[in-house]
Amino acid sequence: MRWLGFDWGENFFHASDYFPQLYEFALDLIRQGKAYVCSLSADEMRDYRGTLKEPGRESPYRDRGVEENLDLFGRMKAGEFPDGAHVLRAKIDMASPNLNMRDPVIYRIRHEEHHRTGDQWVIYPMYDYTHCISDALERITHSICTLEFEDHRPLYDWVLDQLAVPCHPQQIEFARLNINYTVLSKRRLIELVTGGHVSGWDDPRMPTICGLRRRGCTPGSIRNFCDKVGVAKRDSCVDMGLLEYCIREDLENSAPRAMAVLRPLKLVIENYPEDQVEEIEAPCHPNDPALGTRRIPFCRELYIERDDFMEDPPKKFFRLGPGREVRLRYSYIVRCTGVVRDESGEIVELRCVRDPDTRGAAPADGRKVKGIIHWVSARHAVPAEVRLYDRLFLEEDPCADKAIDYKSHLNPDSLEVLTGCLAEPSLAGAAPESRYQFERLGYFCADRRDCQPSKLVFNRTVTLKDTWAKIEKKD
RNA sequence: UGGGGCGUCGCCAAGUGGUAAGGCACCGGAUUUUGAUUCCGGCAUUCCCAGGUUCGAAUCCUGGCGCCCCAGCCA
Repeated sequence: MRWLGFDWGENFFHASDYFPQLYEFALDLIRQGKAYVCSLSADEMRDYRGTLKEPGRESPYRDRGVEENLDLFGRMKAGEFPDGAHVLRAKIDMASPNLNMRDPVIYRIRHEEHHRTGDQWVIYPMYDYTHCISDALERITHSICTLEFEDHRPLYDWVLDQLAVPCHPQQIEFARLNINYTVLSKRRLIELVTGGHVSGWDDPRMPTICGLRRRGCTPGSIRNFCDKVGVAKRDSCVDMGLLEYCIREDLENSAPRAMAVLRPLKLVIENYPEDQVEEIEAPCHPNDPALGTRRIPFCRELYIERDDFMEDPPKKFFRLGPGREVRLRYSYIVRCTGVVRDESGEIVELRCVRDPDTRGAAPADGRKVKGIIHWVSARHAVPAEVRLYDRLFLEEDPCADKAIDYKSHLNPDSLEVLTGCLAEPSLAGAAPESRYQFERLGYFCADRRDCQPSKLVFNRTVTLKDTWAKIEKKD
């Protein structure tokens, strides 16, 4: 949460901070005759609770006297009873149409170690009882929660109305955030983790804060996303595209540019001297000089993206093809003069010639070269592993059909690991969590766990908007 | 009528009696050494439906319809 940009200062509290007061308030409820120890088993209690349409029945223990209740509750606290033997219940109304008001349990016995209070307690208060009192003790004015607690509000208010608390906060419920092509409930996320469907809570495909962080999202992009989504009371599902837009929006301005080739194809410039190397100074950002420049070595043998060459390109494709011209970003215009194939016929190398007068300049004869592609120097590039992430689920709403396990909609291709990638040498010392735009490809983040100087590992946070892919799909 | 909520563009979402904001997506077009960015322009005569009240209704009333939540000693 701090990483996200929030800080409570001295106001970071836990419900367990209030265990002593909560106990005292329970005693108070008992003395007022508004709480009693019930010794029904869980099954019996369910039976007594009634149904959605029929009222419940009162527990046979409902009329225990104050002294007996005090004694029993004290002994519950002292650890005299096993788990489940007794509970403390609020005495409200077993006929209430709101099931939460049918004498809800407020304390139960749990002989379990607590992560903050250790073995100090063997009875623990229930959420409905704890939350409202905690809010009041903290002088909360508005207690925001999700829609499923609307039915609990009468209980929230009831508890506070019975007790001498410093104030009565107002609970207001709002819809939870849903995003398509993923799941956000804790229960499902934990299932993905324990079931080994992802590598952990911070797997870059997880919609958790630590997952988004490792993926490369900035705190600002997440905050901006939340602002754009808004808060309302109706069940909704936000398009993942909006999150992606927010990430791009932030990174567009802040991420330095670099060139990296994910699927390398060798390109040899026949009319470029074997031993020559040019250091090209390139801006780290096209529109913001403040990000500075870096030097990129250029020589006779380069690698370009396999996708940037097509042997038989369609009319609208303006990258490289036999006889075609293309601009090497920040550098020369080259023309493809031939291809070299291996025994199986696969193209393993392109032969090109450069136009020597076009480095950083338009062709003197005024001809237009629309295609611009990225590249790295074969001699200077540094190897890298790049992890390509895609949506976690194939279905927009993986949980739509209750009869089908949402996990069966998991996208088998949500992670693609590319090991033979090549990056420009300025990336050699990339620090973990540093973010870049690999030009024409997308935004990438050095993995905070696995990226090391000796082994670069980048996560693709999000691709660039790809108009070409859209055109291609249409045709 | 068991109770509690919600229905405004493909997705979010303002609007709470004065004549439908905004964002994403989408579709044009301009600029561009990233098919990126940026920039201009388009995109709900209509607010779940049907009646009613009103000079005037997404907003008020009545009746429907649809969707979500609740029977943990979970949160």
